[in-house]
Amino acid sequence: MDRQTVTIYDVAREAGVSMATVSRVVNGNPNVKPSTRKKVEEVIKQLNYQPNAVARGLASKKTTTVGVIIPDVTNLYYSSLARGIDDVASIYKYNIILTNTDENLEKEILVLKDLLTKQVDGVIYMGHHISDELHAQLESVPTPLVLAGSIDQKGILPSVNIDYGAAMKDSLDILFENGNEKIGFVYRSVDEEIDSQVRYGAYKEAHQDHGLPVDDNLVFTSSNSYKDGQNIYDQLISNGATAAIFSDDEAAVGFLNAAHDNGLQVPEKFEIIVSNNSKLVNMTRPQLSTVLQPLYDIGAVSMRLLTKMMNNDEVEDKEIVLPHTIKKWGTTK
Amino acid sequence: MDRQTVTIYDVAREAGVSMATVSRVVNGNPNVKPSTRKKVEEVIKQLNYQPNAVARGLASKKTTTVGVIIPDVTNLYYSSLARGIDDVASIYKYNIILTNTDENLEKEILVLKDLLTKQVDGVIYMGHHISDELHAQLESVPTPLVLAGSIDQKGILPSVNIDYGAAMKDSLDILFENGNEKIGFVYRSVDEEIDSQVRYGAYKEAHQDHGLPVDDNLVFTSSNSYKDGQNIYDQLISNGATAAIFSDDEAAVGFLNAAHDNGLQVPEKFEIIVSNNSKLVNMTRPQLSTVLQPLYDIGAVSMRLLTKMMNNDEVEDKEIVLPHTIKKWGTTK
DNA sequence: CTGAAAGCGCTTACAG
DNA sequence: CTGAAAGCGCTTACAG
Repeated sequence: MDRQTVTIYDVAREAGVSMATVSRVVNGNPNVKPSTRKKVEEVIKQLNYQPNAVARGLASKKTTTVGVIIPDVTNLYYSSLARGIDDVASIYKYNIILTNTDENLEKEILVLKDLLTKQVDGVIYMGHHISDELHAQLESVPTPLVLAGSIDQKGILPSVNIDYGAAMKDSLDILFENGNEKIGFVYRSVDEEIDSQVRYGAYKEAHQDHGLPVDDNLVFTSSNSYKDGQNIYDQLISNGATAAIFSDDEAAVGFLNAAHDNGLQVPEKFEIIVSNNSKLVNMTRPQLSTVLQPLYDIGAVSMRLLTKMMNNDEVEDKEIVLPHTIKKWGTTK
Repeated sequence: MDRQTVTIYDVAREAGVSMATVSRVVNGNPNVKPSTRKKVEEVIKQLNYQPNAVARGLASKKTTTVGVIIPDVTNLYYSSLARGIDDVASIYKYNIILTNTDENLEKEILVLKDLLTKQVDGVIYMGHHISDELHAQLESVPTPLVLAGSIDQKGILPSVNIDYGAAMKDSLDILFENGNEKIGFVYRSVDEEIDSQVRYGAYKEAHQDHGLPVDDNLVFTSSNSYKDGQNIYDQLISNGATAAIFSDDEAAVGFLNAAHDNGLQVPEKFEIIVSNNSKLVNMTRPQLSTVLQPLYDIGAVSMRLLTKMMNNDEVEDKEIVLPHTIKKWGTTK
């Protein structure tokens, strides 16, 4: 049960040098005579010495660990980001402490405190509702912090996203071009700024630009599950929609299946574009036309940004916008 | 940038007690006079003192952090386990360091070493191929370790699973009862012991029990993606199968959609049962009949087991088998 | 290029 | 119930 049998002290003694010297070779400090470096390295190998990261953390004030706050790992959108984050973290020798919050404010605040207590070198936050209280907490974090796939309406916190508004307009352009005039917009929650502010804002603007009225009977504000997608089917259809944009893939799948059950042909009689390309979009029949969000990259770039900040490197732009495209699969004409 | 302004020393001075006493109240040690406890607590609040977990870790040799090795967070099966793990960890005040390995042996070994270096109090391993080399590494881990949703053929390592063999037999029983005699078995990889040993073994046994021959033309050994599921469609059908059991949900969805594209009616002409109930099973039309695996619970129970082991509690059974059922959705008669 | 010493912020016997 | 002191295993100036 002795977790840490051999310490730096053992290596020093065995190699006939001081702990400082051992520390230097372990940390790749160049100021070590090649022959003594060699000797120390041999002893390290021989004793199978593994530096204790906790002791290093205490002494150096760097833990090479970053905290990652995620609503739910089980959500494909977020787990795709998380994968990008972990892969880049791994490249830069960081580990990730991942914690699920379900976007519950109390939990988020608790987790944040907890992570700081553990002396993480940085934190990545994911979540689509940043209340003023949460924003204040996020701002007061003493370590570098970046938002991944999450926007800061106040434009203060570093973040990595796509241009959700532009993506909305691109999607609408396709649907308008195909002759649709009554286009639904089905989003997750009024609490999610990306939906209720950015996308909905772009939705309205695009309608104005095309000289079309905005019909709020076609806008659904709390559909974030398969079941919700099924449930809104009747209303969307009876209100005359001939197309719809979904923020949530699962809701879109629910709607699509409801359409199938009701014998409504997609895309012939109804077109659909979803906003988050998760794996799901390719698993339906027809496959869902989608905004191609570089989810993995958003996570990866977020972590890369964070490493720069942790390293005190100059960072020109702290509000990174990655490119998107629209992929017309089978639910658009 | 001062991450740790106020220390236990500041609190001690301010409260007019020793560091030891502050430590006692922070750790809930009962041997503190109520009045001095109160005083210390006031100062803690006033100074907003947050104990440094790294220093605690070094001094106490407990980091309240566990390592979680996962093939891919993006995989619904594993992320469901991970969610259960994190929730229970959170209850017991542990954090989770999550690392993706893609089941790559080198990465797994590296990660394991890395986690131990960080002095995790325990580790949870997920992965479906435990080679002898990996097994040796896993066994030599000095902290408690449990396998979640992963089996140890050698029966040495603590683990939490369902009885995959029994689930296979239950699934086959349904298909046999419905009159099928040529039933395919589509699994992920020969490297995955759950598939190639346990499920395939049960598959053969069940056939023998029913006096039916095993036709290896109906067994596919490397289908773990949507595309794979589509690709095997022709062979499975031309070899006369009238039903199939899939280990991988995505592959099953691929097959199902291929069937749809080819006008083959499911379940009328072809029945399907999948082995892992991820969210996906409810998102297809028809919905996939499935073995109901308590994925969240497997993760949760694994973490609970681990807490007991880390706490040196008596653990009666270290090979936990959780119950499963079969849910007949729409792909069985 | 190398070592002695202090210090990181706690916990843990030990003594009283 | 409380404190003094040692120690956890490193890193970091500092001095040479």
